[in-house]
Amino acid sequence: MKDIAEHLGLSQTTVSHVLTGKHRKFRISPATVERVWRLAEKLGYRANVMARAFRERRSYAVCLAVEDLQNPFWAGIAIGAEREAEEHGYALVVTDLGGSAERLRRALQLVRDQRVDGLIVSPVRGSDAELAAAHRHGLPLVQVDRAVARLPVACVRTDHEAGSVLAVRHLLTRGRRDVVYVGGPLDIPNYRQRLAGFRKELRRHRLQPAAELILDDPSPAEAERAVARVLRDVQRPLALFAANYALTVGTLRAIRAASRAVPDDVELVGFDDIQMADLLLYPVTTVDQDVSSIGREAVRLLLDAIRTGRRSAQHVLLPPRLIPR
Amino acid sequence: MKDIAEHLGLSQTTVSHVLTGKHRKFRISPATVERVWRLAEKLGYRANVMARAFRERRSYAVCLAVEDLQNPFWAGIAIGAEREAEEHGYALVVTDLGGSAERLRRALQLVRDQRVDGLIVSPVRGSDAELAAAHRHGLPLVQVDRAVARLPVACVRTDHEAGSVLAVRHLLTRGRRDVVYVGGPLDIPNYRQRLAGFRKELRRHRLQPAAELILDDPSPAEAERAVARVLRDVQRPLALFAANYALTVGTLRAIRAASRAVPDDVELVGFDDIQMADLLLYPVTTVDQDVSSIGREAVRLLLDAIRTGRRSAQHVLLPPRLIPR
DNA sequence: ATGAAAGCGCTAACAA
DNA sequence: TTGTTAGCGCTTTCAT
Repeated sequence: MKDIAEHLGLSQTTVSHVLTGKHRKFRISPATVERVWRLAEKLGYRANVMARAFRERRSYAVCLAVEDLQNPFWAGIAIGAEREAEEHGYALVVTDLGGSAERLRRALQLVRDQRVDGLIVSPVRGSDAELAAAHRHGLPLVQVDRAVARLPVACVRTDHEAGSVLAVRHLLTRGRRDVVYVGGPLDIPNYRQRLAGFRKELRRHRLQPAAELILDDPSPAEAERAVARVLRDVQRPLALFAANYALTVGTLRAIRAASRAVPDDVELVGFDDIQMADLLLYPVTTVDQDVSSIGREAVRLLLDAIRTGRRSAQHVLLPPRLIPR
Repeated sequence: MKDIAEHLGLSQTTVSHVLTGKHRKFRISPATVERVWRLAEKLGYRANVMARAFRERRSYAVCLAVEDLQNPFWAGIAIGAEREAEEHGYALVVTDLGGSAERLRRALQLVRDQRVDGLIVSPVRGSDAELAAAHRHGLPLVQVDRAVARLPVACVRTDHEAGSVLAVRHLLTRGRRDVVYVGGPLDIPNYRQRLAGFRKELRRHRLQPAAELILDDPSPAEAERAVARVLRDVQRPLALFAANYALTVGTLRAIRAASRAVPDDVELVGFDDIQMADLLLYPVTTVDQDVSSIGREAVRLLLDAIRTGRRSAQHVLLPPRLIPR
């Protein structure tokens, strides 16, 4: 900027005004604007991001803290978020929480250190208080996939309830009447909503669930044990609805261990899509989430919050999609 | 720092010396050091990362540019890299290249804009010249998984050749004698090395390959077509070795389409591990890479290059591991 | 419509 | 062993 100013016999201030697009506000003459632009172009001027960040106290970076990057669901969100951030000139710092509140604390540290201007996060267990505190301190925050209860912070996620409805409707269409729900603990809103959709759609058809497996620990191992028990006790044909990826895996293992025939004897729908599903032992219909859009929309909301200073508590629900198999 | 200095009747410089750990170098008295530390602690002093970055012309962030974040291989590398970076006080900016040289150019822009101090990258096709140029300009660079030929830049990857040897040896142990190689184009060193290991181990046993499928486009679809042809032409029992994840998927599809019996009739080993492999239609033995270590080691090398200014061209080869199934 | 000047928080060359 | 001073590149307030 100094160079350009000297070459043009202008002040650095004026150059700054032009180069940051504030020439309207400062009523810089079109001729000057043009001259500055030309020379900047010719000299290959690039703003020093660090200097600007330092001065403005903004880093032009945001952080995405996901639960588990190895899960294609989260990886997809990261990809969408990165694309969107890049298009707005923001860098995306990705953090893998691995379910640990301690690692979330570190992510919040990033913000306090001004390394990032805002945070997109999927609340892990035991992080509610911290997130609430961060929000009170004015940190621009957007939640994805999950939302902390009674926290007025924006959230972008799939319409879980609608997903369950899709799943159940699919099973009913195939003539199933005995449907089992396999889900996680109800203190997690996600699972509450998925269960609600499940119940709602069954009730609409005046049916009772064959069973509702509410697992404290929504891991493949737990799902396998619980489903195995049901398959042992109930010998008539069954339909199963597993409320997420891990539970679907466990359910599949239980089905295999019980040597039940799919889809004639038991049939399965799982939340979250599965890569190479066609190569699986059994056909699994899935409720696919639009992961990329979740990421993009979260970034959009966050940047909006950063720029306007407004703290929207809007919840954006994206529709799921059934992939029958 | 100013506050601390005033409270203690010291100069800001001295405080800086202490707080940045340079008190030995400047022979600050232990008493002073102690006083500064105490007060900093009490005041909850945290260095302004932006100010430091601005002044030192370093961002204390590095960028990891991966081929495809949805692939568990790359996601695993990202996780390892992030952990290691964090432990050194560095932030990790993750970029998904999606195989596009254009997006790599953007990543290089990040460096030129000083938003990151260095780059870990898996070279995509058509990016060789750009990476070479970046390296000439002195950009701290580390390659992962792949290396640009004749570019004196460090690289961290699995010992592909050793992986192939493991795979072939496994198949031979199972009594197979007719082994087919399914791999990608030989202008990519990865595939050259995997093929080399394959040939080497066969030769050691004085065997000829049953076939070598060298695909220009290493996609599942191409692999499926090529393998289908072989399965049609060769009716005797076969062993297949697929040189990466995508090729393994295609090969599996071909096997299914041909209705060959696994493992009695045909048997498969694939490079790169597969999640939920136990739930696949067929058992697939895999050559697993230590992805997390690749990420960690890459960051270590990069930070070393950044700190020392040395540009090592060291290639770190990590041993693969066979997961028999 | 343009410019002067101050200052963001920190580091480092140099002085004492 | 500690302090003085300058300056990194930019934005912004206030003059003109």
